[in-house]
Amino acid sequence: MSELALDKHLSGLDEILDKSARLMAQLGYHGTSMRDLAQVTGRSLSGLYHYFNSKEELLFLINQRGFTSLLEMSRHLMLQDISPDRRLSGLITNHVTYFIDHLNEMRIMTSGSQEMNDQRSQILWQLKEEYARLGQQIVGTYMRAETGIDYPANIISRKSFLLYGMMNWIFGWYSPQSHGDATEVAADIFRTFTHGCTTVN
Amino acid sequence: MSELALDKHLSGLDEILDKSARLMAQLGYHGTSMRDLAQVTGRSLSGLYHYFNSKEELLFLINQRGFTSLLEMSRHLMLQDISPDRRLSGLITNHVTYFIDHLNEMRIMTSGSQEMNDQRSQILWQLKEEYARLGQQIVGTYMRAETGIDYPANIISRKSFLLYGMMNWIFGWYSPQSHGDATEVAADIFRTFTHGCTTVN
DNA sequence: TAAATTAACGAACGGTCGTTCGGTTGACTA
DNA sequence: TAGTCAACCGAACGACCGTTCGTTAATTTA
Repeated sequence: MSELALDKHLSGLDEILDKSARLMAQLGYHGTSMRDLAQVTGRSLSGLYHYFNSKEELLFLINQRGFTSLLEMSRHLMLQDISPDRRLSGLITNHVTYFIDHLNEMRIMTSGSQEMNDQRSQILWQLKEEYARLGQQIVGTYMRAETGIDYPANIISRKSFLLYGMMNWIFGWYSPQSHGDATEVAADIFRTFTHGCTTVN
Repeated sequence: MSELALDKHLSGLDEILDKSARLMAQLGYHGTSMRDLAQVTGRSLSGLYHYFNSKEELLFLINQRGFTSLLEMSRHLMLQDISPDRRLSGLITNHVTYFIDHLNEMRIMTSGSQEMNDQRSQILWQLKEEYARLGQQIVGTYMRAETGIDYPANIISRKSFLLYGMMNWIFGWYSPQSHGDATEVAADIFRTFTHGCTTVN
């Protein structure tokens, strides 16, 4: 009866999105059939269509839920009155922690939105765009604070993508046994991004 | 009649692998049908099966060809008698240049090998493993040369994955107009990885 | 208690999937 | 000149795809 639990005792749409994301992360969107999803969610094939109108909409909902969560964390971070380097550190910690806690959804979210109709992919594009914009703002402010230089937008943009690359590649290699928890990974990414790989500890 | 040309005048299997990779990079493996591949390669559906025995084998061949090329570049790099930082710089330049010149194949290669049978995925796993091993060796040697410290394997491993993350995320954002050519991107990744984001020029 | 809404189901639809089969070219070889 | 073989094709196979339909319990609302 608890509202939050460590083990997922979700119900309804949230449970379906979670279990669908887990399977789609393994098999891919096209590789996962509605019959597969019916099985892992413990429902009938036709029963799934009570929660969404099409398989494509299910994919959209998974993406929308994830990007909205990420964006809210960044918006909250921008409201805090902290130094540029603590803001950058917060961005990285937020992103990496969310990433490791939601590896399945993130694998889907980072694989593009080619399969969606124009309206839906535009909504996702706006979410991603604002999330990226906030990230570039944080990176640019940090670089300006460290060096006193106002770098052109394309330089800041490229640096930001390198940072997102380090973070988004996590699903390709991360294992908690050998690489530590989210906090440790986030700290390593922060150190590497700000001062290079030889600043280990 | 030239053996190498800027425009692709390939024939046979190489041409099929190239055009298939291009389409699969857009639509995904499961999202691309054999009929789609027949159309873009200018062949009949059944005619494709002259070159491979199954759609899965086609995916394997695309992956094998790419990873073998990457691995050969790294092996060649290890034979050269150069300093650790020039070796690291060479690794990054090789990888980034190959990545940008083969964006389609790389998109497929970085999306895993879940759809392949055990034997094939094991062959690819060995190729990836050796490529990653050489990368970690180069990174570890560089860090040791810079700091005089022998870092534990899991630290080096994690740092290497951050580097590969910066490089492999390229397909998510790269556009030659605003981000420069492969050489410029490689130089930025090298600077960022070795000395941090504030070392821009 | 009656009505309305939610959540679920089995069965079936037309279409597309990967693959196979039997055959036909045309260039090279013995 | 007969034989071989790589290259290629149209047609069809059974399986699976996403989706829809009509229906039925269970729960909530009036």
